[in-house]
Amino acid sequence: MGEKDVTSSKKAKSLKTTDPSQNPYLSHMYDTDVNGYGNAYGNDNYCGNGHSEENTLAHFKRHATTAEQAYKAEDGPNNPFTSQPLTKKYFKILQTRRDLPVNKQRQEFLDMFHSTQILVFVGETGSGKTTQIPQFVLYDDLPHLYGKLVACTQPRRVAAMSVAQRVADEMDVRLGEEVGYSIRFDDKTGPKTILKYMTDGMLLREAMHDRDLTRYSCIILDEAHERTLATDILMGLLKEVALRRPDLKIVIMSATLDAQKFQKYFTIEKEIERRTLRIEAPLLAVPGRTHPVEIFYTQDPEKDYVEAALRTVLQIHATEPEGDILLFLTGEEEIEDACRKIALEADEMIREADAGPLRVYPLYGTLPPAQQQKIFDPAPPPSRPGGPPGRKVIVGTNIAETSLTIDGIVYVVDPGFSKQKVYNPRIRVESLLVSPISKASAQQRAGRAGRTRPGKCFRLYTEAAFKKELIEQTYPEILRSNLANTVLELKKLGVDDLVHFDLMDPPAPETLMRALEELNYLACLDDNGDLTRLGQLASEFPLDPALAVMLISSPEFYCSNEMLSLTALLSVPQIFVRPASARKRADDMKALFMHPDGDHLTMLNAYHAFKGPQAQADPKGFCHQHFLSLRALQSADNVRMQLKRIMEKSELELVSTDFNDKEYYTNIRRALIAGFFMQIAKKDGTGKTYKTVKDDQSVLLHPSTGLSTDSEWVVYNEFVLTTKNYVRTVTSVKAEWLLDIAPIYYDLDTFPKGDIKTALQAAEKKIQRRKAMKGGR
DNA sequence: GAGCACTGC
Repeated sequence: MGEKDVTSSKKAKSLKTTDPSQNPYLSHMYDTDVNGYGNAYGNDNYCGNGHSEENTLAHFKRHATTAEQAYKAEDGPNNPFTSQPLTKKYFKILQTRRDLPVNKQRQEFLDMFHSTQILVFVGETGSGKTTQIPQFVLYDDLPHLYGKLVACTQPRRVAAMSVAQRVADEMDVRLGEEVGYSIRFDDKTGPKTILKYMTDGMLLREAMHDRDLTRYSCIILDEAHERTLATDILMGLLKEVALRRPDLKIVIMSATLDAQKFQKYFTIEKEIERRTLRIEAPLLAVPGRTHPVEIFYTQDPEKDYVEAALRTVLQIHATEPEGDILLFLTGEEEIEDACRKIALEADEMIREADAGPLRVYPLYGTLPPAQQQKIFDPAPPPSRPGGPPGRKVIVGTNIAETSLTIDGIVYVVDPGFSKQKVYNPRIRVESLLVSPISKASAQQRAGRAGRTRPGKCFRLYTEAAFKKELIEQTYPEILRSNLANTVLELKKLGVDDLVHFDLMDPPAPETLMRALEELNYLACLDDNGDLTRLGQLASEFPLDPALAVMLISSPEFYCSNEMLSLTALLSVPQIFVRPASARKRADDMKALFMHPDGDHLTMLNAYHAFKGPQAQADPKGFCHQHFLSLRALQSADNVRMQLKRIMEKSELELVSTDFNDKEYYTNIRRALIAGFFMQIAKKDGTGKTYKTVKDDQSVLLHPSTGLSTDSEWVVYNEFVLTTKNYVRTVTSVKAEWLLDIAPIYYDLDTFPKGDIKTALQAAEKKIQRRKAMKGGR
């Protein structure tokens, strides 16, 4: 097969640059001298019989192999999965792999894997579990001989990509062939793929179309302790699939001491045909490889944690030996502020106390990638030979706790707080709240100090507070979210009886009731709680139910093309940027796109300008000039493409009203109501305040709005709870439209008495009068 | 006249 065949693949995708070796955040994971592999993704003439008799795995007995056999096969000379001669690079990596802590327990792992269907595996940081366990499984499960795959899930995309690349290197294959990955917008797998790293959300999507996950012979859920929504649902699902598919092997990998909880959860006992079926889930633990971290507590509680944090950082700089510092704070503003203060104080220390140079870097999710990358710059050297050490301080959010790993951190300062999502089912609002972290989180933070050598962690709370006040684990996401989307997914997965669906931590009944109610109003579920045709369609879209319903209904309003754009814009980060240093100029630029009837329309105008020929000639320049986020707009483009494909597949019409038609914007405003009729607020009469229709909450229009405050009724995209109650991204609508488009929700016979009902009744009369006039003509 | 912790489809 010629080189040309390999590179001229039809499947090569160009949506995004996804070569993980190009990812600056992962550069520390790659040996610079081992870059001999391109990422050309090949779809060659493989016909399913490439693994022939001479294959060293030929005599392996499935689910009865030994570690010794696997070692032999791994030792070459040929690659047991491709029959190709193994390269030098492979053997070099093999040496380091054999040194990993998991490797010592390979036989033990296999024994356990053979003896059971579900296995709980606990491996601490540095044990090598994410890269090695899936390979241990491959050599025993031999999925290529059965036309199956092994899947390994990750909570984050970058992890799925980078680990897949690493394992492809370890196995001496091209990424996308035997080893691949699958994440939203990027599928690097092919017909030869036997090991697939993927995001947990991606596997959940697949399950919606293949409830028994028949493509897989083994599913490995990695980082299960993070308890993402997708992981929790998958675990519940896998418990059921395990009973339907005795041939499916399941490995749950976790990093915490909470392993017994997983073990207990996966011990299944079920009566089938008067026989008791019992699946035990044995537990295997492997030590990690990290350096010790000494923990320090404060003597007394700190009143002002930011002030205490700054003091601690400066004290470390003044008194501790060489090594970088990581400080955890809660959000952008707090971090930027702290960075300024640290830099100022450090300058003074350098001038007056002969301290070493100190460089300060902020780190949070919304920071542009180029600036995020700076945290990997080396610390400054001492200002004179033999002088006090220079160092860097990184002031970051929780992103530094799991998502990004920075080597060289020796000192961690942990004030013990983070912003967490909380959901209040009573007022049906999700909000962000600064809250104390959990013990597990505190341990994870401390661990960041011991990656390269022994370190120190300064906790800005007392030891007693740590022991008594911090909860063990952060509450899993499923207990902190609006579950409308989750319930829709579960229904699509065939879970009819939600109350008895076995989740590891069942949410409050009220949260479930709220979700069912919301889906019922959206006509996604009927009165029996069964999925409707609309619900079926909505579940196909990777969107919140209200957005999905809005999009599906949009052809009826002759504006599905526009709603496609708007839906995409509403599911990416804010497209308007407003740097603190140029607020006025940013506002002036936004004014160019402003539509007086609403922020949704303003967003759409900006998007259309971005898609225009002038902007497309130089998107970067256009965005910079107009204070728009190129990243957000490009991401909206990606989302739009994906949604458009689903629209086409579902045979939903793509239509527009002529731009010069006077109904162009009216149609869009009406279409908003089809999904967001539960998010309407009415002016309170007295002045600036509005009242929500849903639960009579007093709210203000968010100051970022371009809408004049004289609109009687508005539809809002979100409710933000900060110093005040705000509704954000608002567009003016009419009461008549509400009655017309959402007659069940706005049924005047059952609508609760009050100002809103009176106003709706007036609108109803107006409609009747108009009808009568038309009828009389 | 305010503020987006972090993921994911």
